[in-house]
Amino acid sequence: MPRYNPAVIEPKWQQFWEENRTFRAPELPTAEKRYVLDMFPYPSGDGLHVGHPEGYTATDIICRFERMRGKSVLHPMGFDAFGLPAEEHAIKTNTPPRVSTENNIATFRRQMKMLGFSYDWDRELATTDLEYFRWTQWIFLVIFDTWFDPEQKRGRPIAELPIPAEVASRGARAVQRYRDAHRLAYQADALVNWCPALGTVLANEEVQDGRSERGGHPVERIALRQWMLRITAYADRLEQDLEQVEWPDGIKNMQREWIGRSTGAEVDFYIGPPEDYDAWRVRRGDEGFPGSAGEEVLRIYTTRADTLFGATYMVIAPEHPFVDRLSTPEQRGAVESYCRRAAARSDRERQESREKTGVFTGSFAINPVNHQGVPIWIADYVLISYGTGAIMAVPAHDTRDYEFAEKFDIPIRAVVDPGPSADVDREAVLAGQACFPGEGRAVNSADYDGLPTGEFQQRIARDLSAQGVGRAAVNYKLRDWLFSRQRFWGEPFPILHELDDQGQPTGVLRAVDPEDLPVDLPHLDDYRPHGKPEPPLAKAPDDWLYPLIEGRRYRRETNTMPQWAGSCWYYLRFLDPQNQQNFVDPEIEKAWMPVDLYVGGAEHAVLHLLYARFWHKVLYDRGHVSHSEPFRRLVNQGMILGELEYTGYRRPDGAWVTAPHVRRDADGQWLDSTSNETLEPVALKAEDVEKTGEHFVLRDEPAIRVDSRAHKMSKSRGNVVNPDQIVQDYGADSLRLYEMFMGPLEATKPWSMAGVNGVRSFLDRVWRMIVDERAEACQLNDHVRDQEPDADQLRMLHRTIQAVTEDTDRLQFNTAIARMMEFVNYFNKQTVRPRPVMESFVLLLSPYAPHIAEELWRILGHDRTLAYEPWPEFDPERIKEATVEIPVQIQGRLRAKIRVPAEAERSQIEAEARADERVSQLLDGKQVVKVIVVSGRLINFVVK
RNA sequence: GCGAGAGUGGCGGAAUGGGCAGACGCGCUGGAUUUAGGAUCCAGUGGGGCAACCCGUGGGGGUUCGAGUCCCCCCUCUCGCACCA
Repeated sequence: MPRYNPAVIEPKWQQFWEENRTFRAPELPTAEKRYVLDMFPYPSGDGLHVGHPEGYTATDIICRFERMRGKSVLHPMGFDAFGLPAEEHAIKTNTPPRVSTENNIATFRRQMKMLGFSYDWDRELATTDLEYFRWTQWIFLVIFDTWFDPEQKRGRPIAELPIPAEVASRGARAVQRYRDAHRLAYQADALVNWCPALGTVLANEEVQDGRSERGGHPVERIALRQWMLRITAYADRLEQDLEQVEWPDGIKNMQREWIGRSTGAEVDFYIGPPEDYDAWRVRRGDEGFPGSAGEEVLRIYTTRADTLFGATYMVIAPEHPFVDRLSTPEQRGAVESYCRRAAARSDRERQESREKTGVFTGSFAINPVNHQGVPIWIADYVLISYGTGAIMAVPAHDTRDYEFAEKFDIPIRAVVDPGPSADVDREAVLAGQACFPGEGRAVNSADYDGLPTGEFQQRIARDLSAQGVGRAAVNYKLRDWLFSRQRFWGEPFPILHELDDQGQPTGVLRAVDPEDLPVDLPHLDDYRPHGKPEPPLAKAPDDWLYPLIEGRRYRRETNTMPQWAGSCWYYLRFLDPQNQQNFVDPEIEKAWMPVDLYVGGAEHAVLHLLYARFWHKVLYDRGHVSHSEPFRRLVNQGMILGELEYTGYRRPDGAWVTAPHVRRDADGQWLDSTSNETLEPVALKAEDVEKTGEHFVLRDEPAIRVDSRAHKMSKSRGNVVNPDQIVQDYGADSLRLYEMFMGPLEATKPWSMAGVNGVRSFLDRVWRMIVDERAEACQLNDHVRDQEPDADQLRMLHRTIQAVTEDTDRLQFNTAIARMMEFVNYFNKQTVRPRPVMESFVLLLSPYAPHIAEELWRILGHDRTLAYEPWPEFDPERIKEATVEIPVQIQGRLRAKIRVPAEAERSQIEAEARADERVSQLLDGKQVVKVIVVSGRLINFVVK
């Protein structure tokens, strides 16, 4: 079988690597270390998608490349195996999720091994392994045991939390409650995203447009007691430390925006009895601005304290605690019905109608800068969860307030002069007939008139602070992380709730002793959620649910952790996966961390990457890890789309509708935008369409434009490519090579079966370049000789080594492959192919197509794996050419080409160029004004 | 609406400290070989023109001896965010 047959050689080498533990990483690095990590997959029932091997191949190439360059490489793989789909499957089939999960993992593992990735499989883990989530629970207890010290800006043991004397005097219970309120893991009654269809609450990040990210089910907001992680305490550090990491700017920006730090001021508007206002001002002047707002003020947050003089009304969120107090008897009915409606309105509905709604409370507050009364409204465009849940509204300079004021006929008072500018109607703004949210100079603002926005803000912050009615403040869009789920298939919380003699919770929490970890999941007879926000673990047998410790009865926490928990620290466990004493050995951690290259999809830009960084910082503060950031360099692989498709649209009567007249309604139906008829999309063949100008049209009906685009792979569209099929038809090396050859790693790119076939024929040519495919046994091609290469051949080799080395180093795999193709095109024409040149080439190819490379290496006479052979070096001297061809331009237009010595002087190049027949003809009769020579690159004559 | 990224042959893409646009691959055309081929090899392949030459990197302007690359305006697509005061 002398023809290239991946079906035989690929399994053979996979077995070789496995049996010889070829890619086992040492416990501690033995040379310069490289920790190269893939985002581990969720093992879905569908098996590997062609999107997975894209990132995996990229990291595998880097690992194989770096091993050959003498580095100590750590390259592990595992499975993020808790999660909703397995549980949904369990509910449907009433089988334990562990069973289907393990089946799925087996499929994923088989598929990954089939692709020849050089993982150290001895380090494999799954987040669902008892020995793994034991330490997930342990880390939760670390978080539970930590409070954030705002002075030192770091997490510290709860035992070090200063207890105010007043609290201590109220006894042990009070102290405990005080501590519980300061832990990084705490329980709170929160308005949460409850998803009835999934039977669980979801984190803010898991909700998009009012629907669950998974499944697209509606989400409601309800109040529930939940576990929260105080990620907001780390908001500043999470934002600032982004500067330390080498991540794509887009991802860093997304994290920054998600954290959403804003600076501004908190200001108190007086709402007490008007006759006491003056006394209140005096008192505030003496005592200063209190940490928590009292009953007599409405505290607001603003980033535009410079517009205080333009506040013509105030708004509180419908959930604001003052709603009741501020509603006057005449308004009460209207307020109550408004708040009821607002509560019933789902986020989804709020998204759909951005129409401003609201109701007047009947009450007024007093503006501290001008002592004027300001009406207080209730409106759902103000969110209870941001700032103080109350705002001062400045319609002249805030578009939302402007819309509201227009609708409810509230005065609009301009206080910022935009100045002369082409794109602002200054007169309209100053007349209160247009909204200007930008910066300018103050007007109608008493003593502050004329100040530019920035200066005004500084001055007024100082003044408000001096009067005790305001202070500078920082706010974040980031909310604390809702950390509990009403699901079975997740890590149980290692927390016990103390019960009294009647079996009622006392409110006292007890952490499970670390020696008693892990808390395993109990056996359940069925996994079905019951549509109530109560976790299935509540159905666990009593001996699990009600442990007795030191004579006291407890009830276990029955919520489970969200899927993200396990992925927050897996990169640490990979370093020391068997450790029984510790989640990771400190010496090992210090030696391998941080991750040098982390590759995965951009969909984890905020979720996983923010959560993992947060956990890592807590572990860092508590002295368990040595770096403050886990992932030094991050690269996002782009999405792989299905094959390019041409789509035409047809009316029910069969007539075509041109693409620009086709639109899609909210339900995804295709409609004719002129007649509103429903249209049927029709897949067209390439030969039925042609390109005219910018667009594709029907060949038979050129007036009809058709869509030409690649779509996301999806089961419903039927354009999913299965890696198993590709490996069977073309081989794993072809799949790897194709995925890398498609285009830049980070780009979104469409799949093409013809392209796979193309790289397969490249590998066929590689094979024939070295192997005699007509011989019966595996033997070298006659052209491969033990002979010295000539200068041309050496130049080709060294140019290829240089290009492949540099491109690989820069993750530009597509161009590296192109250079190897050029090499093969060249040597397949050579009747003498010196063996050392062929050997160097095989080494260059090996990170990309390791199976065929190992096989060729063996045929070339080596009996060891090439995985640790030194990477070929290039010699710049061998690349130099004696003469170079350079273009001759006249007026910047190419007119001729000349061949000159590589080191030629300007004058010589000019002389050669003028001597060229064609050039001399063209220059004849013209005056040469200037001659530009870029040595070794070109010459350009400027003529008159 | 805001933010980010991207628009180059029939298709995927090369080339940006300004310097021969279209490397490499697919597809297509012609030829060779073959009983046959979705195999292999050779040649060609941006558009127009017989040719010299002209036109070409989403559109329009500009800087420059020279622009895919730099500057200004506009269009389209993709992704993210979306009442965060």
